[in-house]
Amino acid sequence: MRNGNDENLVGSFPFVPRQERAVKKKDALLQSGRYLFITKGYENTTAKEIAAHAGVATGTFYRYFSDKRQLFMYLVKDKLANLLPPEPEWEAGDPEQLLFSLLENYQQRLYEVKLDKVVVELLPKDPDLAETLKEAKRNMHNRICNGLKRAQEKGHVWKDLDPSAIAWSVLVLLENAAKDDSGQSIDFRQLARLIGRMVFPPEIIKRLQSEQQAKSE
Amino acid sequence: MRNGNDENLVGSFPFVPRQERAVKKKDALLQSGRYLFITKGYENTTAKEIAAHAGVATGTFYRYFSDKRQLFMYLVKDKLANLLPPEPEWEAGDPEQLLFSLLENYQQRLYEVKLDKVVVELLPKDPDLAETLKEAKRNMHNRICNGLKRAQEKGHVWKDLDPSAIAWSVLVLLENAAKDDSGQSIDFRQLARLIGRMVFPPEIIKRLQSEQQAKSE
Amino acid sequence: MRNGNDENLVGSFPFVPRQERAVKKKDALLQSGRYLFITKGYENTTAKEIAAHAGVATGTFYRYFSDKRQLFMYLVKDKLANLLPPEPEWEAGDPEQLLFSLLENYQQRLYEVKLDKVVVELLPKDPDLAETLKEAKRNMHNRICNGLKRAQEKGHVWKDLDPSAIAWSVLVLLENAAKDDSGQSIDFRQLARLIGRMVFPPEIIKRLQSEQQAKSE
Amino acid sequence: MRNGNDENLVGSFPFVPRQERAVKKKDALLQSGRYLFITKGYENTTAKEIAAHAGVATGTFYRYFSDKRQLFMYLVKDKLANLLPPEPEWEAGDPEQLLFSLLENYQQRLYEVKLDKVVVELLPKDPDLAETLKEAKRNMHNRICNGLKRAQEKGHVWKDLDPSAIAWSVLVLLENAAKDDSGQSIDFRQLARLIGRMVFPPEIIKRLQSEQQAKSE
DNA sequence: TATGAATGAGTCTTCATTCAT
DNA sequence: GATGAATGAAGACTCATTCAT
Repeated sequence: MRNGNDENLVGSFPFVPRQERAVKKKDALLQSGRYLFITKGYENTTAKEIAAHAGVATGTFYRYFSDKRQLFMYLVKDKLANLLPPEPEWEAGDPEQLLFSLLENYQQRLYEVKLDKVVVELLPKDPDLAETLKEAKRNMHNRICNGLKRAQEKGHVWKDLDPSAIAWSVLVLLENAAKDDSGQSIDFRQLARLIGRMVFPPEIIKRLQSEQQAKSE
Repeated sequence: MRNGNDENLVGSFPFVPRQERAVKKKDALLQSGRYLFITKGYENTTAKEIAAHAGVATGTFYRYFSDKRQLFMYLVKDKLANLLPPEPEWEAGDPEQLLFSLLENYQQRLYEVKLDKVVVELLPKDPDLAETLKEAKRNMHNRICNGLKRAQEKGHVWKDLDPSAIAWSVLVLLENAAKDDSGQSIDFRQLARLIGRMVFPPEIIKRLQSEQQAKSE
Repeated sequence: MRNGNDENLVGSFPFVPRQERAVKKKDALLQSGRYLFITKGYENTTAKEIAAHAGVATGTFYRYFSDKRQLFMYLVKDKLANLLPPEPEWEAGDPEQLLFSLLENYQQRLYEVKLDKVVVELLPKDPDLAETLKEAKRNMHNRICNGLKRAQEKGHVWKDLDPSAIAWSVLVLLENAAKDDSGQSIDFRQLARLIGRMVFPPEIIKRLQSEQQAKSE
Repeated sequence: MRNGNDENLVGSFPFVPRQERAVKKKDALLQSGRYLFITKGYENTTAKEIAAHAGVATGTFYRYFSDKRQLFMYLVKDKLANLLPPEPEWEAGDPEQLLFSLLENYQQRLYEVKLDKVVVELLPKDPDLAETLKEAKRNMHNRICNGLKRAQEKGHVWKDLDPSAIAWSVLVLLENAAKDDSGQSIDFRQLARLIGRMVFPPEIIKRLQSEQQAKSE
């Protein structure tokens, strides 16, 4: 639509449509906010700084965002998928192998987001953010849980363990593994194996591994 | 003079040192700080508020603490032992039973502390606190790790799992279980069983359980 | 746009830059600071007061000055030349006449500055300011000293007096004369004569005076 | 009196009479105040510090002095005589010699007092102190002035100089010489000679000097 | 008298937000 | 829409002075 109208203008200014510039500014602000939040923490970053870093005036910040918090929410919601651990596919092959690549993959995604620490800074103060995240985690949990239930029905998962409890544990381990906050970095290969023991009885693991072997040959 | 009088008093209270009132005030401030930090978050609580809540003047706050952070550090260091998950005893009986009571116990302790959220709020901004906690976690990790190594040498723990990785996982699960931030509360009995699978091969669990049975008969 | 309009205006004011208002505000703050420092003393004047007196908000003060001290330094450095006594020209005519007009002139300058008392209040606490002033006085002393040396070489100044000591005395007298802190105002004409005796032997004074007389006829 | 009574007391406590202890405390406070004012400046010294340095409680400070200012006033009034330059005796011998020893003597006294800088810090803020000092200086000025008048009547002082102006100059030079704030220390011998030229015609100086010579032989 | 803990008014400073241009 | 100067509420912290013991 916009384009349609614009094309009719002869001799119009070198064209950068208004909205487009606006989008660019908003983006610049988001990027700057993200960078500064990650670098200096949420509270230590002022709206003025974000504006300056984005190359716009302080007042412009408030044209695009009602306040600092809103900008941050944009960031979080944008990256929410990346902040959450993905759902493992349990029976598509060697579970240890699958979990390992999933862990690596997730760490990479978290590395790209880097907002997790900032999120944690805000969580206790921002019930809204807390709710958003809780909701997302609930979804994630349900998906993992359902996958586990299906596997359990086929007798592939420990019979006496509650899929919900397993799902919770898997989520927690994935999250924390990727955050790597302890200093001593976690061996993902080991962790994958460990999660395997938690989910599958030994004989199932062996079977899935040999099936995988067969497939790949 | 005072001593002279006091000596005449039979059954008088143990001499109330001048400091006692001071200690009470310091305690009141700590309690108020704790309450407000938990209720409103760290940043949202001012020194003035803490003082008011403790029923003293602003200046009094600064007689006892150099600033808000110091008060908080007092709280944390005081409760540090309670903030950290305890070391499980792996082979003193049925591991599922042991882990279960450990989890319950730990949750109780965390419940009494309640500072975990506030700690998390400060962690990204306070390298000092971060270091203190990291240190404490390292200790905890080592202790668990050593226990696991001993058990592994006796062939009681999965041979192909790294004790360090197991210890890390156990710590993470304990921590998160007690925090119960997901909304859907975790079934500790299930979690205990789950950790058991992570640590011991099935036959060991059975053996430990039957030994326990024998003992208790 | 603005430029376009402005170009059409004949005899319009030189372009009023955005900064101009800012400069005015800074000036207003400086003036208010000056007034309040002089009136109430440095320590008794708060940044808030200065801002209020200048008709701006407290925060505005801190936009222009990092703190009270910086504002004061601006004032001092601005007026430093006026705070210091000028160099007398010894032999351009009747020395008593020359010194007299120099004294009057200097008093006028000090009267315009009025910061001397405030400077004195800060001197013991501000090594920086002390150094700045000492430096300036050293320069002044050297200049007077050199003038005296030249005159001494021509035999116009007491042979047995050290030019440095004379210069120091002259400086001290000039400074204090202008400050007029004693209540009983100093007769500049007398003081000029007095300094003359300090510098020149009687016969030189007479000679310079008669030369001056000759010139002016 | 006090002693008389006390001697009658048999078995009295090792005697330190109340008032005497009080006097000691007051003295200790004065000494500490003096030390701290000189060391750290007036504003930078708190009542609490003075009390602590004197080894008494904060409250005790306020028993003896209504506030910091009063303590300072005690100090100043106590040392006022030392703070002011003494009156020169003009005709008791070689004036240059007399002035020289007077200068040395005065510097020694100022050195013992050391309060001059602190006085200056307070002067602009304390009209009372300012008045006290002005008064003292007026007295001093008058005494010097009278001495000069007598000498002038005998024809020993420049006829065309106002004794008041001379007295003022002498005072100023004496004061500033002793303060020695310039860094380059003043040669007192030179200064004495210089003041001599200011007061006496050359032939009088010669005469006074030769009389002195005669006397001392 | 002596104590020193307690007070709270007052200062400095920051920063989210508004608004005239 | 864009600017960035201006605002002023609010927080951290100090210290002269009081007062219960």
